[in-house]
Order: sequence, then structure tokens, then C-alpha cells
Amino acid sequence: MTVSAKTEYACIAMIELAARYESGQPARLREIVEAQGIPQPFLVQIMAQLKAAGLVLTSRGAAGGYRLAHAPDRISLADIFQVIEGNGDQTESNLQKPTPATEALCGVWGQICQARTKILEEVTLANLAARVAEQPDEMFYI
Amino acid sequence: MTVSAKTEYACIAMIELAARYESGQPARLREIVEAQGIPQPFLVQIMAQLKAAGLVLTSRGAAGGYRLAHAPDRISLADIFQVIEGNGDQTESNLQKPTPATEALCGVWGQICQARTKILEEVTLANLAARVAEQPDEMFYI
DNA sequence: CCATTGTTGACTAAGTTGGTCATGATAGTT
DNA sequence: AACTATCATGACCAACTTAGTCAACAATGG
Repeated sequence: MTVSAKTEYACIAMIELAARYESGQPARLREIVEAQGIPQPFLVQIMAQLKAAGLVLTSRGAAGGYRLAHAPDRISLADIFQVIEGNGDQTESNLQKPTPATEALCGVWGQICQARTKILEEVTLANLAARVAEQPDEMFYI
Repeated sequence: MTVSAKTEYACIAMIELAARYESGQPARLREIVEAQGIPQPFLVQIMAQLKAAGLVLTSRGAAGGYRLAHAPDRISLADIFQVIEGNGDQTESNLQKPTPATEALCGVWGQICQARTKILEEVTLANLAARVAEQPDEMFYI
């Protein structure tokens, strides 16, 4: 599989925002960074992409921060992957000249993409937030 | 998804070998290269890996070449992926500090890996060779 | 006005991918 | 034995991607 760090960070940040969605108050970058241990300047890039795609809203200024653009149960991991990785749907071959063999293989790649997309679409932020809430917080070490 | 060129080449070469399995005669590197348009020196590397993993047998010398080590219906794409990509099963997080959020996500990554592996295990070389044989050969252009 | 926050875009270091090259080892052919 | 066809091995390299940094800027609340 190999999910890139960037994509994973994006998902984590979105989960964090989902947890605060009810309160209606925006989360500052620093808060997300501190809660999750993501390198700050890197997260800036990521949030910018998520904003450009319309998944999060921002407010500038002293009391600013990031909020989800939609309810957590309306945003799925598939949406986030789409933004960060582009539509990674590789139904194309690396080989220029199409042969019967490449076409057969592309069919398989397509099947895999479909299976993956289905799973990602079914997992929403609300869904994940619930799972997170269930787990013990494991903060008993420094 | 993004299957690397290397992995795809490996699969193609194995399909080519599967087609010749019945004849019992080894296929030369050059023949595979010419039939499929893979850069020759690169394929050498790939075949070496497949050999080291015991998927193909080789004979050196004038009438030498490559053969499958097992019947085509005993080799699946999962075997080939395993050799070329290592066990790409990423159930690990990119983030050092494990948080509840990362654990929830890793569960999803695991699900996806499982789905992918299942598909790859079900597709054997015999299976693919049959699909290839069905397709018209599209050799009407130069 | 000013401190706090997000915005933008350029930059970079390290690793991976895709590929090349040269040289050597082995086996059949003559 | 000499020759040639074939695989074997390991070093090498260029381009791209990933992960991350930095600095200057813009807007907003108090």
C-alpha cells in the first residue's frame, strides 16, 4: 500500500478538526501540531491544499484557525486522498506499447483501485472520530 | 494505486514465460524484450530477482534462457509483488508517536492491504495467460 | 497600532525509481 | 580448444518525488 506521510498527516489533521466540529470554534495550526506531532511548516502546505479543495474553511487573524467545511459524516477518507494524491487511479500501463499482456494487467490494477476506493469512501471522519473516542488515550507515559 | 514500472515488467515477463511453459523450452532474454518492449538491461535485474526468489529457473550457455519454476496456475501476482516490492504491507504509521488517530487509520490501511492481497492472490499466471489468449493481438500497425 | 493568526512561494536535502554499462561466468557448437 | 550465445553481477547515474524548511506577507481582533 504505502500511504505517504503527507496523506496520513492530512487525515490526522482532519480527524482532529472533526473532534472540534461540534464546538464550532476553529482550531489553530499550533494546536493540531502539538496534539499530533506533525512538523508545523509541513502541515501548513497540507492545510492549504485542503482549503483549496474546499474541505476546510479558514479564518485569519487573532482568533482564526481551521474548521471543517462540512459535517464529519459528509467527508470521507476518499475525499482527502483525492486532494492530496490526485486521483491515484492508475488504470494506465507504464509501458508505452500496449500489448495483450499489459491490458490484462491493467484490468487487475483497476480492480484493486476499485476495492481501495470503496473502502476509503465508506470510512468517514465521523466514523473515525468514533473509533478514536473509544480507544484509551494512552497518555500515561511522559 | 501506482504499480511501479519494475513490478509491471516483472508481471509481463512472467506472463510471457507462462505462455511458453507447455513447450518446456526456455525463453531467451532477447525474446521477451522484443515481444514486450522492455529495456533489456533493466529486465536482467528483474529476472535476477525472480530467480533468487525461486520463481524462475535459468540455464546458461548457448541454448539457455528462463523458465517458470512452477506451473502457471501455481504462481499468482501476489508472489511476484512479494518479490519485487517486498511485503508492501504498510500497517505501520509514518508518525513516530502513536496516537489514537494513527491507530484508527492504520486499521483502515490494513483493510486496504488485505483487499489488495486477496485480489493479487486470486489472479494466477494461468488465469492471465487465458485472458491474453482471448484478446485479439492488435498487430495491424507497424 | 500591534500581536496573532493564516498565505504564499521559493528552496533544498535525501531517497527512490528507472535505467545503463562493463565485465565475468557458463555451456553448447564446431 | 576456440568461439559464440547466453545469463550473472555489481557498479554507476540521472531524474523525479517526498518530506520538510524558510522568509516575507496579508488580514483580523483587541
